[in-house]
Amino acid sequence: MPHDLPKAYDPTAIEDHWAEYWVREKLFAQPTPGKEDPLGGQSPFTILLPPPNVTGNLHMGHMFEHTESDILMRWHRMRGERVLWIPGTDHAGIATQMLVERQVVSEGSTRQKMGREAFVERVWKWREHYGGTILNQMKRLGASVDWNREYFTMDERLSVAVREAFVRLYEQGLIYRGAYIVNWCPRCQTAISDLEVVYDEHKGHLWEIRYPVHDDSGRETGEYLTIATTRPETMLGDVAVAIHPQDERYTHLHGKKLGLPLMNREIPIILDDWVSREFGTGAVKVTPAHDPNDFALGERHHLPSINVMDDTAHINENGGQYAGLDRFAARKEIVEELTAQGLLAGIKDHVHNVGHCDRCKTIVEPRLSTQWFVKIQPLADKAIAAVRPDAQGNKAIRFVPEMYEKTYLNWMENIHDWCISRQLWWGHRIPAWHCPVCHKITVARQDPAKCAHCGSDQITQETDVLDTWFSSGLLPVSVFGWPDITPENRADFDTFYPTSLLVTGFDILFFWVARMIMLGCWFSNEVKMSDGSDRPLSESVPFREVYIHALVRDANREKMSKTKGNVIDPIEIVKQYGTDAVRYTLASMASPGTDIAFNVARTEGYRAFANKIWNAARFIFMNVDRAAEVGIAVDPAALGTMPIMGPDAPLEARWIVSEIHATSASVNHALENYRFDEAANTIYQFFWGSFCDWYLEIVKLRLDFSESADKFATKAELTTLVSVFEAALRLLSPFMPFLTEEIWHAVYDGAPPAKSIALTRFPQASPAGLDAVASGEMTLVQSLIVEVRALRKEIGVEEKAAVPIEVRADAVLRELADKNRDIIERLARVSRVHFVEQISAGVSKHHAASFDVGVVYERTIDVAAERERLTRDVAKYEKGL
RNA sequence: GGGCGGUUAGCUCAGUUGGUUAGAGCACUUCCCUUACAAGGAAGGGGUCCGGGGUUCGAGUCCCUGACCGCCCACCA
Repeated sequence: MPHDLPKAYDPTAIEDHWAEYWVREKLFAQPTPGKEDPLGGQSPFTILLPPPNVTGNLHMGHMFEHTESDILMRWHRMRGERVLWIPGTDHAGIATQMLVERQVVSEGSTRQKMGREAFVERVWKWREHYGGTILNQMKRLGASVDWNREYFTMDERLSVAVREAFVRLYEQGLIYRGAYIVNWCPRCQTAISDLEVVYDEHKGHLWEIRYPVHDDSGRETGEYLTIATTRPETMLGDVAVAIHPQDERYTHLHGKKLGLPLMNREIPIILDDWVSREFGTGAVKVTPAHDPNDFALGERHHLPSINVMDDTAHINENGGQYAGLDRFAARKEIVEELTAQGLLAGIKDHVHNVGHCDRCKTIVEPRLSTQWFVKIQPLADKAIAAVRPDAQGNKAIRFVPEMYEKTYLNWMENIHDWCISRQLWWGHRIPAWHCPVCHKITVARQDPAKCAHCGSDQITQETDVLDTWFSSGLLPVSVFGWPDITPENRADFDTFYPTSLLVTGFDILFFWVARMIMLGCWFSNEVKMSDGSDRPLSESVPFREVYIHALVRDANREKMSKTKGNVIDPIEIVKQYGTDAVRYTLASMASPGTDIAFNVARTEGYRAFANKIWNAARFIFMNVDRAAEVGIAVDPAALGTMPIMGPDAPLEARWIVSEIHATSASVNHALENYRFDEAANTIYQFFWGSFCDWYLEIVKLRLDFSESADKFATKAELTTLVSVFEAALRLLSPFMPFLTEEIWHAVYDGAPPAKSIALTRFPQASPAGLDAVASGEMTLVQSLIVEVRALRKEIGVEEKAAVPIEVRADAVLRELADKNRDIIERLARVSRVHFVEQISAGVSKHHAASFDVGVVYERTIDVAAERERLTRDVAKYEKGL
């Protein structure tokens, strides 16, 4: 028998096979629409996979995200849409450079020794060898992406887009270069953006330092002004001390100067409203080169900036005797020296937030440095308009859950210019050239030979590269060919842009989602519509919806982290329970607004569910084979749609068909609202609770293959059985693609109507399929059976014994019960159903809403056995106390 | 400092626009290896829906308020 399944469900045996099959057969490839487009007219459903870092390994968060996306992709595909899911990897500037640099160091070299070119070459080699890990893991997990369109953010094609975007923004006056305070990571030795700084509460100190007051001729008056600081080492770069103009304590110091201890420099006292009179001593040292607030203060008061640290946060030549010391060593020495000179007024404990590098956790040093910035306001304005409801209440981009809309808008409305330069080697090099002659900058699409301003051929290219998010922010336009949108070459862009949906995590809402909206709206807006008209904002957005998923935590709701050692490797769990069971776990726990506490107990449960389905299949196939032996076969034409029953069909058939219609209606509805949990739970309930527990048990009565049986009726019931099951497989397929693929092929006994269940149609409910009468009747029959079963337990009827029951009911229910007598007898183990006006005296009975039922049973008590059982119970309870 | 989310069974979570007796999975108890499945079947036990007030015929659900937990943004030296 070709569709004979092995006795036990073994996920590993089937999953590898189908994963490989799907990729090999290119089942999910979505080619660029041609002139003769076979899918013309089908609405597109497009998702851009958030590209994982090329250095990455698949973790639970990825698997969760991919599960949700894949369910949606498979569902839309099965609804007959033109679906496209594009995979790729991100070059991940800092992360990748760090990783390869560590390797180089372990080999006794350094990136500096190698030189830029050789090092970058080395990174490319690394990427060739190891860069595919995470995508291979995705393949194994069955993600239905189009592998033909796989990209890497540093591919030639995408690099062209990055360069074009930079040049255009520069030409539009939206990129500038200048010296500002930026967050500097001394370990990565690069600037990082505000977003890449994570703040941690830190128990530190507030050092109070006395600055001597000078008279007009520069001599100490003997008075001191005490300032408070958390970073004493920055005093080396102090250029002033600020006080509040209305601070009466210091009125007499207005216009005076102070001596800067340790540096023999005189600095002014300045007045500024920004100073808080309540904090510290009410006097604040001003170090424009090392603090953003001080920098602003310096600008306002036209003060110089003295940068006292180098790229590694060691004190530089501006730090006098402390030059060469690490910032924290310098802090220690400076505090000691101040103490020795009697200038330390006090040390107070102080809890404050300290910024760390998101990548390497090193304490960030705010530091004056020359960087490239995007003037962000014009882009942000568009990005706000794209999300905020217009006068009609329409939004070009919709957030799900909706609350993120507020978070997004709040951030976008308070945005600062974006520092896009990084002092790294791995990344898109900024297309700007410096001229040593006229000191002007040449920015160009093609590498220039000469300075555009003075013609000098001495120009050198900027060494900085771009923030990784600059290139990933362009992906929605660049993957579809931008900027090369020509009449002959715009089918992808016209068909797939804007994409339909973005599925991603909250953690990259600002990093990536916001940047895509800004850059996507900005650049696509310049691309005319295919009919030549101007592109409205609603067609400029990179995606129409953003679905923000939850975070996956461990079973104790702790964040998974390597240091805690509580990381659950999805690949390991998959090996143990199968991809389908893990996917189902994630889907069923994906409730909006709450993080997922991943618990393998749930996965065990869903492996059991998969096993249940497997065994239902075995049962069905067994009966199909038995039927074949007596010449009964199910017409394959009855499969692949949704069955509809006539009024004369048996109750259980009408009921189960109605159930699957109701289930598919509810699953479709749930998926439309991204309620993966509802969808998964509904299917689970249908399959286990209705189909297996009730329908399969009843159908055993009908599958009579004996000579005397009504072959027509048997065939009808078998057809219902197989067609409902086949529809259930399709319903389940987006959630458990492997198991359903395997069984679906078996249903068709090696001659399936398509290459994959993924290419069939998703079950859709129709009004004709819903049978309220059958539902109501079945509910009554079920409750009668449940009451009898409960009664049997109560009065201690042996499991195997069939007993007579008495039923008191109205005429309608009596007729129903009579008609379905065989069901009641089998499922409740009843030997005879007596309809009575009143349950006989002495018979144990239950009252239900519409009937009374009694079980007729003379209980013979085995005194010895009963005593033993009760003694056991007593002993157990006593032990429990 | 500003904002957001959460608090329902032992655990993890559902609970649509307010409407009968608040649900599921896991765990637990009892019985059953009934020829699809013991990764199973059947029947059970278990809840002051965080506290307090209010609206209502009716509140887990709406309003106010408090507590606790979590997250994000800002970053006064």
